[in-house]
Order: sequence, then C-alpha cells, then structure tokens
Amino acid sequence: MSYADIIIETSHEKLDRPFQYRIPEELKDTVSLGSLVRIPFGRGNKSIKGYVVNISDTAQVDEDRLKDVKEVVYADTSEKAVDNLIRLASWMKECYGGTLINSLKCVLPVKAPVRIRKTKQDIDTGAEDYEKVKEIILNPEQERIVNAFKEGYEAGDIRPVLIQGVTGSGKTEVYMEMIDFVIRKNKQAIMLIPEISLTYQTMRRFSARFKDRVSYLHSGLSKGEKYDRFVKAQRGEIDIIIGPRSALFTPFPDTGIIVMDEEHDASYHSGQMPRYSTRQTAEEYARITGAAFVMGSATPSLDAYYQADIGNYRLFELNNRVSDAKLPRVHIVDLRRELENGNRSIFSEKLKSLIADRLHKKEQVMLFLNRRGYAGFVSCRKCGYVYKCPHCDVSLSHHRDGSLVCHYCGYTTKMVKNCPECGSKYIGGMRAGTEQVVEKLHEEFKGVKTLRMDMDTTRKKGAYEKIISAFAAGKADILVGTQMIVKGHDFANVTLVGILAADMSLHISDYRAGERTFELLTQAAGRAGRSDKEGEVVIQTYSPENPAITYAAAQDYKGFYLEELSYRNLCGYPPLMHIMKVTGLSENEDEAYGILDDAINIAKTHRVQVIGPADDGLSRINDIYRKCLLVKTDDHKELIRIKDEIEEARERKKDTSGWIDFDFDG
DNA sequence: AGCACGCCGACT
DNA sequence: GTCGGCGTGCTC
Repeated sequence: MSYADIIIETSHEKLDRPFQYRIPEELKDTVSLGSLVRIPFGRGNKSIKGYVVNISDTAQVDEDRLKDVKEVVYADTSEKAVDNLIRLASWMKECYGGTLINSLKCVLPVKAPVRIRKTKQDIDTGAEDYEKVKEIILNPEQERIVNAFKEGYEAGDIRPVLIQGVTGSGKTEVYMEMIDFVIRKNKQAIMLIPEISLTYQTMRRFSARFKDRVSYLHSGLSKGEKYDRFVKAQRGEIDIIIGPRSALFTPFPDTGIIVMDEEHDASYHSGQMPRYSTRQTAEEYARITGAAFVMGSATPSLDAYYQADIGNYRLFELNNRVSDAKLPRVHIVDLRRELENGNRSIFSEKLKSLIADRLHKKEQVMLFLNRRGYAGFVSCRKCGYVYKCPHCDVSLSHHRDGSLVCHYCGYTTKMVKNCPECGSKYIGGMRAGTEQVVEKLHEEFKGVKTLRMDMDTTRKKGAYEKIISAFAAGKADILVGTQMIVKGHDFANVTLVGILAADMSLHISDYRAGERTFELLTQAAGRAGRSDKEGEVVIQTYSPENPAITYAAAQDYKGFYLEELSYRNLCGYPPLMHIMKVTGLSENEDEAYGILDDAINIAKTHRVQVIGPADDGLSRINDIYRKCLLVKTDDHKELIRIKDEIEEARERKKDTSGWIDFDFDG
C-alpha cells in the first residue's frame, strides 16, 4: 500500500503541514509528486484540493484514521523537476516565512489542461523573423570569461558566477555562449530578466541564435499559454526559457544553467508572499538541481559583489565596450553654483548648450528625472545641506503637518525656515515632474519634439513599447522620463543624457539610497553613445562631492563598492549586518504600533539590536497605518529564529496583517 | 478556517 | 426535560 503526504489548500497556518492519505489501487499510477488531488478533509469530509509533496509505503498514523485520495485533478509528467521545486518551496518557507502552501503555489507549475490557442500576444518564433545571425566572435575579454566558466563547470566548481561588465560590454553574448555550452550537454537553461518589457528584445536575440528551442514565460500569459510552455519544458521540446523572476520555476527535467541578467534590479525582489529574493532563491535552486548560476550587471548589488569579495562567488570583469564604443564623457554640474549665477531654471547652462548642440546635429537626447521613492526630503538649494536623522543617517521626510520624521526610528523634529548650515532661505522640498520638464523644454527650444515616459504616460497597455519605438524611429528629439527610460534600451542616435536632479534618490530615507543612486546614474550614463558616436552625460546635483555621484561619473564600480561598504560597516547595514523588517498594518494608529509589541518583546529576548517602531516609508496608504520595526544582527540564522517566533505569536493572536522582510529594499 | 462535540440557560 | 448559546479542540 502506498501513502501520500499532502499539503492542503487553506490559508490557515495551523493546517500548513502534511496530512497523510491512502492512495487507492486504481489511482496508483496517476498520483505522483506535485499532483494536485482532491481529498476529503475534516469531520465533515469536506472535499478540498491539495498538493502531493511526498509518497511513501509506510503509514505515519493509525491506519484507521487514514482516508483515501478521492481523485487526481492533475498529475505532473516530470517528477524530477517537481521534486526539486517542492524542495525549493520548503526552503523558501523556511527562509522568508509564510505558509508552505503559499510557497508551493508560487513555485509549482500551472496545472490547467485547457485548450491551447495561439494569441496575438505570442511572440512569433516561426523561422522568418529571425534577426540575421551575425557570426559571433567574442572579444578576448568575453572569451576568457566563457572559457573560465566552461573549465569551472567541467571541474565541478559549483560557486555562482558574477560578471561585472560595464554597460554595452556584451554580456548577452557571454550568456548565450555559456547557455550553448550547457544545453549541448542535454540540459536546459533559465534566462532571467528583470522586467516583462524586456522580453521582446531578449527573445529576438536568443531566437536568432537558438531558433525555436527558446520560449518565454511571464505573468501576462494566460493559464493555457503557461501550461503549454510548461508541458513543452517538461517534454524537452525547448531548451531555454526567458522571463522575469517567475520563470525561475520552469519545470525543466534537468536545469543546467540559471542566468540572471541585471542582477542589481529591484524588481527581482518579490513584493508578495513569499517575499523572496530572486538571487538567493536562484542560488538555492541551482544548488538543488546542480545547475550553474550566472549573474551579470554593470552595477552588481552590494550584497552580490560582497559575496564575490569574500570568495563565495567567482568574479569576472568586462571592462571594455564591444566594437570600440567609448564610455561617455561625464560632466558634473553643481546646481548651487547655478543658483549663485542667477540661473534658477531646471536646466544648467552646460546642459542647455549641449542640448542645443545635439538638436543642431540631429542627434537625440534623453533627460532623466529620478523620482523613485521620492518621499519629500528637505534640502538647501544654496549649500546642498540635507536634513538627516542623527541616529540612522537616512534623510528625514517632510510631513504635511510640517514635521520632519525618520522612517526608520521615528525621530521627529520641526521644519525650519532657514538652512541650519548656511542660513539661506532657499530650503525646502524638491518638486518637479516630467510634465514641467517638457513644458520648460518647449519654452527654451522652440519647435523641439519631445516624448514623455513616466507612470502617467505608460499606464495603458502597449504604451511603453509605443513610446520606445517612436523614439527609436527618431520621431522625437528628446525623451523625458523617470527611471523606466534607463532599463536596457539601446538607442544608437542618443549621444547626450541629462540627469536633472541626481539628488532625488540620494536622499530617500533608505540605507540603499546611495547604492540605488549610483546604479541609476551609471545605467543612465550608459545609455549615451552606444554606437560609433561618442556620448556625453550631464549630471546635475546639489551634492557634487557625494561618492554615489563622483564614482558614477567616473564609472568606477569598485571604488564605489569599497566606499559604500565602509559606510555600511560603520552604520551597521547589510551586507555586513542583516536586517529584518517587521511590518504591522491597522486602520487604527495605536493598534498598528500594538501589533508590533509582541515582535519587540520577542526580539528583545535575543541578542539583537531593535530599532523603532516607526512609520513605514509609505504609511497611511488607503487610510491604513503602516508601522515597522527593524531587527539587526550579523547572525542571519538568529533572525530566522526570531521570525519563526513572531509568526507563531501572530498565529496565536490570529493576526494576519503585516509581513516580514529580510535585508529589504526600498 | 470549518465543523462537531460539549456543557450551561430559558423555552415549546 | 430539550433547544441552542458559542467555547474548545481537531482535522491524515
């Protein structure tokens, strides 16, 4: 007789454990690991669904307490892939909290044997639209990395690989070469990209080389389309899958390599339960499957580079752009001087003259207004002074009631009329939107053609692609946008990039502000001069001496890393310390704080640092108060133990609001 | 979470 | 006596 351990579909944590059922003789051949089955549950024998997570031939409880599996809703064809994915789900539950059933749902393939129809969304991979296959000749730098990878792979070096390559250095060719090597061994490849919007261009490059052995997967596909691809993956009809973080869970029979492009990208963090880090999860999945794990970025996250620094990852560098394209020339403009010289506009004299020059030469310009996580910090336009928390060294946020508040520890002070540093009256928040920028451009340059790309203009489906292709086709001289214009798009005719207010992300109340700013500036600068024409970049800032700005201008990743690491060390932030962020939600402010009381008491019984509670960055959305608590220690395992205790306490109190993040982002 | 069992008060 | 209140505890 065989038995199945089943995780049932319920939101209740108390039931989030395996229940054993008898597999009746007639279902013996259809029930397999990962199968979705229907079972009677509870006194009422209510019929519910559950996932089979283990099959054994011994009963764990009295035989007379066991019930039979009623029916199989769907059985998987590839047990091996599913077995690995179930292990991954357990690891995720352990690491990030929440329920096992939640992690299983996140990880296990869609099981919906519905009719497959080809839709318009389908990117055609039929033979005709392939880009011309240029003969791929790697430059010596690329070749060295590929060879070292192959040697490591053959020698069984299981360490993840981090490629730090400047923008335009040809990382994709390196990935393709590595993938080619692995799939020739009859294994499959997962190619992760940060965003759905990058699917099309990545697909084009990959299908030019790998033809119909490549497919893609993302949340925009219907259940049927996803199912179709899972079946293809399981049957071995495709070798490579391309997609955002969810593509990591493609049920290949023998995953041989996982590539994570643009490793630093914030969208690799899941904002929903389970709140997982794609880098950590891919690393674990690579361990489980025995696959190679390769990350690449011009600006690796500090955490990833640190792993390379201490020898956990193998590090490779690509320091040159392909086909002799030069790195752009970068000008830093001190906006305080502009004010002194009587220029109160949002464009510095330098930027104005360079824009005029490009308009004359019929070359294109990108203007970048960094408004990410803009939380209303206060600074002096004369001397650049920024109000910061004396305890946490993050910028204070300006609240409607006029107070200045720290979003980490809750420190509060009054807003002032004059700059405490230089006494000027030019102190206040920074407020300029892309709309005003466009308006001012038309005032300044008569007849200029502009395109605007931000949250407003890209809300509609397909609007993003429309703007990108219009700009690529030369239908505008200047593209004005928020950080979304920075991501991976190559415009051959762009020779000038202007960053209007580099300080905006520098002073968000987040310990990662410097890292994010460096990243954005470096990536934005990388958009200039991607082909034969040399590019120029203008960075406008009130803090020209800030390392995030100076190192980005110099395109010096290593320099920034060392500087930022010593800052993190000094202030006790990741990657040297680990932070757990406990979030509490309530319609009532006192209650929101109250929810965190248990967490505080639990944390205080451990040898950790407890900070807060404080208003969370985005408190009071939809009239719900959001409060957070930070728990800091260098011992990650200790944080996991505290997390388990907090979850236990929350369960006892039937408190389902709130969540827990580790080394959180934003 | 559901659902049954159980041990007390006011009702045809 | 017994109908029903929801407190307690279990679910393979």
